[in-house]
Amino acid sequence: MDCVVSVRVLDAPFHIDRPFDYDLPAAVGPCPRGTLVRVPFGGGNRPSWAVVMGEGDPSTPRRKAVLSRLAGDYLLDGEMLDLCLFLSEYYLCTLGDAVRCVLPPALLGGGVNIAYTYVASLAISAEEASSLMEGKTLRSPTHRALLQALTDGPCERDVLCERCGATAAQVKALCDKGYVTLTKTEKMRSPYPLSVRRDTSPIHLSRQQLDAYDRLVTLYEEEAPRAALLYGVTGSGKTKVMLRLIDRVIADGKGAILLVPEISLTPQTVQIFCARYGERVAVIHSSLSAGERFDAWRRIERGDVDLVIGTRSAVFAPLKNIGVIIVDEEHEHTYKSEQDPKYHTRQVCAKRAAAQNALVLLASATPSFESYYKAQKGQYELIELTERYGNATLPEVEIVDMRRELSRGNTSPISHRLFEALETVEELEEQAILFLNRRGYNASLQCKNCGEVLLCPHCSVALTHHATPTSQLLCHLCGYRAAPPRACPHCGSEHIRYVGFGTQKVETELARTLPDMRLMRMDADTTSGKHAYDRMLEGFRQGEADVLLGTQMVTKGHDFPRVTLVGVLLADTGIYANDFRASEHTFSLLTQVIGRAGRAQRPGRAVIQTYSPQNDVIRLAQKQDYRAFYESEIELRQKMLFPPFCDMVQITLTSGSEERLRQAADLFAREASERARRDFPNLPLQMFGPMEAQVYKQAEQFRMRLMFKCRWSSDTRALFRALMQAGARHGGVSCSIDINPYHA
DNA sequence: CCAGATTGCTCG
DNA sequence: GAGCAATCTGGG
Repeated sequence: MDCVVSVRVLDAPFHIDRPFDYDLPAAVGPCPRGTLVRVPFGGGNRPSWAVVMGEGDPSTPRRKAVLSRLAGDYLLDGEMLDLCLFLSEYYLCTLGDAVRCVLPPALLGGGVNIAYTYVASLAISAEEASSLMEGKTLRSPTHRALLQALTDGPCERDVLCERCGATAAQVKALCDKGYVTLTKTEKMRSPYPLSVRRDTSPIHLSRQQLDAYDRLVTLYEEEAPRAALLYGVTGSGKTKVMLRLIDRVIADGKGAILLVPEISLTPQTVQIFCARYGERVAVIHSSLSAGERFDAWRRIERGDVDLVIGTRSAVFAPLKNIGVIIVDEEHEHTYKSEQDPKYHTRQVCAKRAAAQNALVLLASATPSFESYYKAQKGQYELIELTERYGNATLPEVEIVDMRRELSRGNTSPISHRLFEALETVEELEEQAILFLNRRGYNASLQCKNCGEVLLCPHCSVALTHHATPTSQLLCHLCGYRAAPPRACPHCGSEHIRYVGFGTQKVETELARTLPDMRLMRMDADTTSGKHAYDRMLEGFRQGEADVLLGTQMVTKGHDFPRVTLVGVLLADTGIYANDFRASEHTFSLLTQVIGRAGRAQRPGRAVIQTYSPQNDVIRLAQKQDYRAFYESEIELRQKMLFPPFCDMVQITLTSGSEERLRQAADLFAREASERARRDFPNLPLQMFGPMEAQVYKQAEQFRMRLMFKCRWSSDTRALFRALMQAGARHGGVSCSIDINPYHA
């Protein structure tokens, strides 16, 4: 008996993302809510994926029929479908974007299938086999060899064929004759070799760590959606507390998800967990192949996994009985998705925890303001670790005024103070890390005569100079390259100079001043290979170099027992950025990098170079005083009305045509204020812009921004939903929305 | 007046 | 987002 189902089509654009009714032929089979189906959609009846939402309305005219159902037994369960509905409602994306985000691309994308291994074993006794081989029934020498090999026991088909010089068809022939059985099992592609030595030794906690653990267990045992913020200084043993907690959760027969900012930044952490939980771990991250990702997902789905470790997308792991979700380094920006749905991982964690009565544990040495504010208000349980491991003290931090260096005639990026400190490191045969903030990292070309900086012809950013492999100018946004010109294209002057200093220049400078120190430079240029990153860090740990020079990459997650000095070459960059979070970012960055110094028995030391030595953020980072920094900054946020005291909504309009873009931006602004006044007169809403985006032009596309301060309530969402639906009707201009963007 | 480009509209 | 029909544009 045919019936009617209501479905949502996954590749429907935003303005027609609504339910559609289809006939469900009995031949397709039962399709409960959450089933993934193929349906004809649009004028051309293009087959599209859709998800069944429930029963449809039989009185709908002009219905088409469902074509088929996703092969296999998979459907989006109630939790996942509700999560998708939440994502599309809250972040204003299509349901299709949300569904595609929670499923591995291979499931709907086709192309990647389940891989199988076939295992042959004898279907007859060894005696029968040997009589067969002696008799005349089996004349093919290959067949005999195969039977012979199998008398030793079952063997994987491909291995067997290899050994006997046979083909799969020949094994199949024996199978058809009834001499051999073939069993089919799913083959899992795993990028992490399970050969890691198992280490399940007991974890010893200090008094303070034990207290933290006990409080977390109490929360966990409530079996209610709870959240805690574990605020612990660098080196206070947050990982050990997590390990104990996960041990406990797994002992209860439940599962855990551990989220990390970026897998390649934390190979040590991943290894510790893999060693402890062996094949019951699944690791998920961006550089998995589609097949590997799919297999990890399948293992979790089938219940073969207790612990999922991964980057933000791992929060969607189809784990059934979650006890705890941990977000390590919760302040990191990688937890905010840049694509639709532009979700924040913390929020998805909260949703999943609510659905499964799990505990969310956020951990950081420099918590985000959003989280610390919630902890202060009592929404999160605040748990602190204030002691460093093995009684190590925080490093002694010195601020160097680079203006004075300049006035004394030192134009080098290394101050006298830092130079002396490096010499001490050299004498004591210790190691140092030099950190160059990202924005100050590039060298660009400027004409001395007219002051013109050389820009990319397709984007509104400066071209940056790279010395290797050949001297060339590169655009970091669109990849444009060009040879450095001899004369200024603007005024024709030949006096062109390089401004800003990059890692390459510092490298040259150091090689000249400290010729006996071995230098390792780490930045986007030197870590392009897949494992180049791990290899370099491991090499540095093994003592292959004395100084590690690099960008943000050097600040994260690693223990280097021999590092006693950290130098921040220029702390100012970023402080004056037009972004309300600039101070917060600078503080946590400085704190993280300073924390790299002196983690073992040797006392650490840090030198911060800056042109604004009186700056409060730098002063508080020097004291490593998160509390004081938080108190002063939160007051400012309240006064100026910024998150966590409001929500920010960012609208970005993009077009290849500047006129259309500006028209659309003005129209959007007008519509926004009109509709707000007419439909929601009591909604607190402030509009800023339209203004040009920070990078106005990128790859020949122009971008305008509108920013709103509001409370992201259901009313506000209704208003913006209407605006987005109207905005989509303007040809040649695309419109995207970001709720609480990271850079605002 | 025609062909090709552009725009608008709908999708069960 | 894709297909299709209506509409526009420019050249003869």
